[in-house]
Amino acid sequence: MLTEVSEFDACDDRILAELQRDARITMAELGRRVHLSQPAVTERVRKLESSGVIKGYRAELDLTKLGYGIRGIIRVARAEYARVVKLIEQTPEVINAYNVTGEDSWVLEIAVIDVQHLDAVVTKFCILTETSTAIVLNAPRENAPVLPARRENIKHSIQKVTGK
Amino acid sequence: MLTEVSEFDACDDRILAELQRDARITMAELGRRVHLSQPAVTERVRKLESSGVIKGYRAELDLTKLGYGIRGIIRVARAEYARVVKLIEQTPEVINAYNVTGEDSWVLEIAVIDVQHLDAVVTKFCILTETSTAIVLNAPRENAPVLPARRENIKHSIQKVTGK
DNA sequence: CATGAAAGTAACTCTCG
DNA sequence: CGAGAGTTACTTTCATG
Repeated sequence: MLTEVSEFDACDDRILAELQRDARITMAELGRRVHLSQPAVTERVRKLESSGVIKGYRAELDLTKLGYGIRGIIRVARAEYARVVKLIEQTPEVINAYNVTGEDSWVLEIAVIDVQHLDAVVTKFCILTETSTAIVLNAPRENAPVLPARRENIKHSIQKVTGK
Repeated sequence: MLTEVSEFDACDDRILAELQRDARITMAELGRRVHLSQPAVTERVRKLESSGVIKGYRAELDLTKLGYGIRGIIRVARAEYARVVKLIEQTPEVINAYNVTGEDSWVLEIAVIDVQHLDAVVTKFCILTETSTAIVLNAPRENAPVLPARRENIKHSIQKVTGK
């Protein structure tokens, strides 16, 4: 079985939207919202789970209220891959770690208590290679819900002029 | 009432850990795991929700299986704040948007179908100001679970040498 | 559709100021 | 003794075959 890229109907879309909005909704309530019987919606959710489209359900916490006063983004220059991965594994302050193309081959999102704590985390990576740290001032969008990708949904508001 | 930064006991820690691992667990099962009765955990969870520590519960989806073949990070240079925010609002491909300190005043995480789609999204922001785009090759850590911050938990594995 | 499990509600207990 | 947190018992709602 390959990647199974498509075939989500409008009903799946609504199920996925609702579960991204509130993962603790009951199947009965979900059924009401998408106009399906409870067993029908349960079966659809089960398939979305077992196909891996739904990876899981997670409580989303408020980092500030947990005592993390600062969120930061650290860009880390190329370094020995395994060493970076190992350092990330040893650093629970790293919430997201992306290995990316370009000069800064890593982008890390971190949550720390204060500047002193930020310093300690940044220093761990500085020792490996060059880093560049930015502090998050605010986040107008966070973990935005997504729908199945469909080319026809892409707004071609931009008309690219392919030169000459 | 101020931010209520602390006072989470070991029981809250476990509740938060379990709900980050599986938000659809039943209160009865959660109670078993933390050795409390079902009404007792339900009440604790209710308090964590109403205090805002738990912001919500979300299904986590597999972007690749939804048809988003590429994830990217766009750094956007300073531009008129309101215009950037507006453009973000009009761009559903932006999953996370951070306004940060430093020269690149925005860091955007996006999910797109393919290179053509990436081009379309990047172009929207290029028109405003300078941008720099990287493609995510892999992510060794994603939305890592967190615990309430406690200074005593910070591993001072790094002994900073304060110069001279 | 029936059966068992879970959620919600209420009355009671225990402990700690 | 009063406030807060937990438990048990009971009813309603939900999940599953």
